[in-house]
Amino acid sequence: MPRKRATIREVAQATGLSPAAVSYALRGLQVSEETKERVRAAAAELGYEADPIARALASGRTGMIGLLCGSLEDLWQQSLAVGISRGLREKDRYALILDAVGDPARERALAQQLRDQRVDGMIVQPIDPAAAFWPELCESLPVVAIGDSLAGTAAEVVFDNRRGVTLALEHLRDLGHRNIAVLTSTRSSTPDRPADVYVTAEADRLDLDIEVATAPHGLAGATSAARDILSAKQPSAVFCFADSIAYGVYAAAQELELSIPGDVSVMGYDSYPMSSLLTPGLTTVDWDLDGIVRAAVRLVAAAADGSGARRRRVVQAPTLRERGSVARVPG
Amino acid sequence: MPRKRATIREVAQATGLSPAAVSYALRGLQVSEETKERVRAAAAELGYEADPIARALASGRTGMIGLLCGSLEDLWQQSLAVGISRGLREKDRYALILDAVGDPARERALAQQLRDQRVDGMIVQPIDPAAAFWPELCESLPVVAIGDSLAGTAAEVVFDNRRGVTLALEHLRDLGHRNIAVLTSTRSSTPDRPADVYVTAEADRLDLDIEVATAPHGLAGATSAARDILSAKQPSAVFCFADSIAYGVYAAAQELELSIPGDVSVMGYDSYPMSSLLTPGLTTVDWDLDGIVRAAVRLVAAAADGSGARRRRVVQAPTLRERGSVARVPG
DNA sequence: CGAGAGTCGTGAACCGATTCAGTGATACGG
DNA sequence: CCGTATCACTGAATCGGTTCACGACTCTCG
Repeated sequence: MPRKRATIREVAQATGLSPAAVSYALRGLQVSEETKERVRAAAAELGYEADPIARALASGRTGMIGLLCGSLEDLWQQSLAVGISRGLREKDRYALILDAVGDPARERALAQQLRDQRVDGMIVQPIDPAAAFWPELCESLPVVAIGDSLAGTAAEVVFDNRRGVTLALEHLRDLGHRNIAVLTSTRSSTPDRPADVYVTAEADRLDLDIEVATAPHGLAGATSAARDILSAKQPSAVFCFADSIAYGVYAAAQELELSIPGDVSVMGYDSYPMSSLLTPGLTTVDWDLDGIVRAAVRLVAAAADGSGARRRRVVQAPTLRERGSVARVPG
Repeated sequence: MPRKRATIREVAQATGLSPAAVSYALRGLQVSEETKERVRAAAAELGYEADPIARALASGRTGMIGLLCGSLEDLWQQSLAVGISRGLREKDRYALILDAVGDPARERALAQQLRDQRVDGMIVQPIDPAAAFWPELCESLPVVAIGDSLAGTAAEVVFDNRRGVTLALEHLRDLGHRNIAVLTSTRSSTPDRPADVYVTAEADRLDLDIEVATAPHGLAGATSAARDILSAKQPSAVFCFADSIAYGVYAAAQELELSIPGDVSVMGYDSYPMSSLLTPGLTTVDWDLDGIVRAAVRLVAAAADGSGARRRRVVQAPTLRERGSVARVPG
């Protein structure tokens, strides 16, 4: 028999107090120390635990934070989701994870649904940061955006991509690379990552000779783009604007019997969990996942608790993760 | 201004009906077609949507399913979680994903918390399927176990590992391999996967010459174990009891300048999402992730809705996913 | 024609907390 | 010694639905 849970009234009965007093006592408000203690004892005795549903209805807060991901196909986003979920759990909150599977319309619908579910706040990796519904949504509950700035008034955790590009290119230059191929993904048209702009500007500054190409989506696409580049231009290094593209370069190199990093160096971007598993490990520009998680959790929790400024912006700095796919140019 | 949501009473007012009638109408119960239509119209007009919290309090069901994962470090479990989350969403339910990070004590605590959160049911990948709290938990709400049978009365989705091993070994034999090294993980002591037993039995039946070794946890461990085996015994194939172990074999092969599958064939187990990205792609024993997701979702939804037998068992059959790391023995 | 069955709807209790206004009682300042 | 804070606590309303018991009304059938 699923033994019924104790209610607050039973605890009140047991202590001879009113339900209101019990409610206050358990949350440490306006009651004498002695009474608090008595209530705690009785609650423990009866195994009483406030029903989150009833509490939510009465107080208006659910303790849940919505996590709206752009696409959980992406292993990086998966890691992030897992991390955030844990981080929230440590703050005694639950994450409600939703996946827009890359569809802006779905993103909109899910955002609505999260609001309807009465989450106390949400963390978003927006697909379409410029969408018209964001401002209104941000108005009605605390929102933290990761990666891109939202149209509305949201707190945000953004990446210093400018610095990331600099890091990668300087590293290549320092090792003697002058002739570098750059592979961007077709999808990198997000406003905050105008890859081409940063890259060409930085290349100019560093006096590098670069060639930018776009890789179609997916491994096959990346591989064929890489094949073209490697056989045609023979760059001494390839800078891939996503680790997933670098995987294609690995495949192409294998086909062409080029050794990494002997014949060609490969630099990735956005450390994917599997990049360390390749041979050789992929040297890449890494973001402090843990730091992002902490920042996002902190921002959303603060906003949901009503404390803290609702408008905040945290910029994440990249680090270079050297692993072995980039070597000094011979000679 | 966060415009207040419409309540059921307002809809009642607008239609001249009682709140009760509206409630029934919107759920398609005991009311005339005509009234239903009228209510629907009014609801749409006012943008009314029943508040899930209030509904949960009154009806006792939250629409949420708890998903308790053993460890979300594991990419396979991540994929599963993502899939289940989506599957539930399609059934108009939300997944509350929790991660026990490999700790049985935490698993216990989180299971409790999920129950307290009033989920309508839960899906579990148990770390400790024999733990004492399961029976009671299964008694108090519908539970679906994935991978291992629970101590309590739960529905379950289990894997036919016997068949998986057979598939792998027969494939190797068919391609002429006789001399096979088997690498199991230290952690494979789960009751439902007594790897060694199946493997040796099958090897006997197929008249294969196998050598079983254990790989320490992590890539480094797998790599060194693989190095030992490859250099010492020179097997024509290595059967790894987890794709992650196979990654170690790839690394070791590279070091030893052995080509896969030219010099040695590699067979994995449990298709990991990244295994198709390696070069060559890892041939492995694959479980129909989508099928598992569907089965789990179906079972838990049925149980939570009260329909369907609460006790059910679905056995998943493996398939061989040929990709390129296994070739015919030369000669 | 009247009893029994079936349809539509209503009123009110209820789910289990939170929260606000208010009530005694004690303490304090003048 | 009175007026006023302050403290500890209570009663009742409230959140926004669901559900039970029952009433009114229309059919149907013997």
